Amino acid sequence: MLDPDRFTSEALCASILERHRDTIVVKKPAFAVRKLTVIVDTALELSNQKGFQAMSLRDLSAASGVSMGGLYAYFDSKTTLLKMILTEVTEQVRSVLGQAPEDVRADPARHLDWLIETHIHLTEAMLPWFAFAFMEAKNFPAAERRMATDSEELTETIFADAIADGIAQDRFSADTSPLLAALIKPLLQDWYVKRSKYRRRGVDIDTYVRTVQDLAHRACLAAA
Amino acid sequence: MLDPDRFTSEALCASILERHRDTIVVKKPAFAVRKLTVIVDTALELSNQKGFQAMSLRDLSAASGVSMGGLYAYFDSKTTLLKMILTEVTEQVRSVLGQAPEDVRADPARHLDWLIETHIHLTEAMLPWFAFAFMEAKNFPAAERRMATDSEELTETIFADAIADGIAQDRFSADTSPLLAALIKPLLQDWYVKRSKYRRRGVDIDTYVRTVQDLAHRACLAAA
DNA sequence: CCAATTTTCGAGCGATCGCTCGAAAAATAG
DNA sequence: CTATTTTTCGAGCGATCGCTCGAAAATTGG
Repeated sequence: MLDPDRFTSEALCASILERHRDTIVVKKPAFAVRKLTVIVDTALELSNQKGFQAMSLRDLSAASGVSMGGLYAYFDSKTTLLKMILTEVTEQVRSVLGQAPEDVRADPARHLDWLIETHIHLTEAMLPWFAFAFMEAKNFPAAERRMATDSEELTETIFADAIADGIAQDRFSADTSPLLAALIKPLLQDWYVKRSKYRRRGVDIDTYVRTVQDLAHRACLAAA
Repeated sequence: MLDPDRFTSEALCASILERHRDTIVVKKPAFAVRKLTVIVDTALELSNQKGFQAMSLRDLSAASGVSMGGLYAYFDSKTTLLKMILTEVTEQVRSVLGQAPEDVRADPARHLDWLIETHIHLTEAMLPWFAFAFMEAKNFPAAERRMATDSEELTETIFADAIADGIAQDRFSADTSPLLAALIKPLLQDWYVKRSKYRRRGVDIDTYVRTVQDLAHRACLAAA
């Protein structure tokens, strides 16, 4: 379904390193990727425990084994670290959800199913990243917050287009609620926001995917 | 539908005052309610702008017109202020959602509709409170955090019971997804979490209520 | 092997945080 | 009006925050 190697911490941090090559002062990629991975992994772990603001850089330094000065070889401010992680998440969403195969895209019902399944599996593969982005998006400075809401609207637009396509092809009911695309979003988010609840109840990912797909399909049927 | 007078800041703060009478040092209720209302209203406004942690007590003091020392006549720590607001929200949810009229409760479909409609209207009446609770629940101390998750599970249980009742009465399909109650929750939350988005798009509350009700009903139908 | 470069380090700086407390101001009682 | 209680005040305390910077350690090139 999704290539696991593409979503390891190392792979994602390599992408971050490339994007922020100008602000990261460590020259050698071998050093940089390894250490950045430790920093980001630790930052995600601590932030998901008690929040990004409550995580001091001394906490991060102690837990990651990287000195205070060492941290600042990879970002010039705590906000930049926040931006690095958020940008990586939004870029992965944009990249992955836009890659629907041609034959899937041709069938609106399959396309909708594919979007739901892919989105949930993506958030599963990058669980700490998405949990972080969701929890901390509200506390972003204005500039970063706009980036986050734009990303959310893009995702919703992808779903809305697929639904509109189905209506145009007479595969979905013409009076399908225009709110449907907006309402699918929180259903997808619940999988990673309340991950521990679903784990505790023994709900597996395939069951969750099929349930959301079923809900979406029923919403596209003609009114009873 | 819901009595507006019951959810004014004054009424809610009077409830808070009663619950925390032992930690609030101001004796006269007339003084206390008026000033507590100013403090809480301001705290909600500032917190919903930039987060509870980012709101310093000096910010709160300046914006509310209450001095630093004056604030501590109403709470003994910043965490207590957090707890006051969150407790009030969860208590209102518990109180309101349990008050379904007998005739409504007798009909599973009507009961489900009533729960959805009432929950959304409650969050609308207490919008800043719910937005705050949603954003800041993660900052709960461990003991009160359990109370918050218990409250969430109680809400879900109320929905699950109504659905189970409908299945038992053969009004809902026997193979209705057991995840339905869990999935209705994020749909209700989206109304106040993304309130500005729906306001911008001109989605009114009645349309939103009917859309969620329709989604829920379709999910309870027999499989296609 | 040494010299040059790169990476790592952590004590210390100024700012701001939650919070306190003795005094001033206001309200109340006699 | 005076005496007493109640409420309000804000400068100041210790702690902790994000962040810096000169030196030590590690790596690399010749």
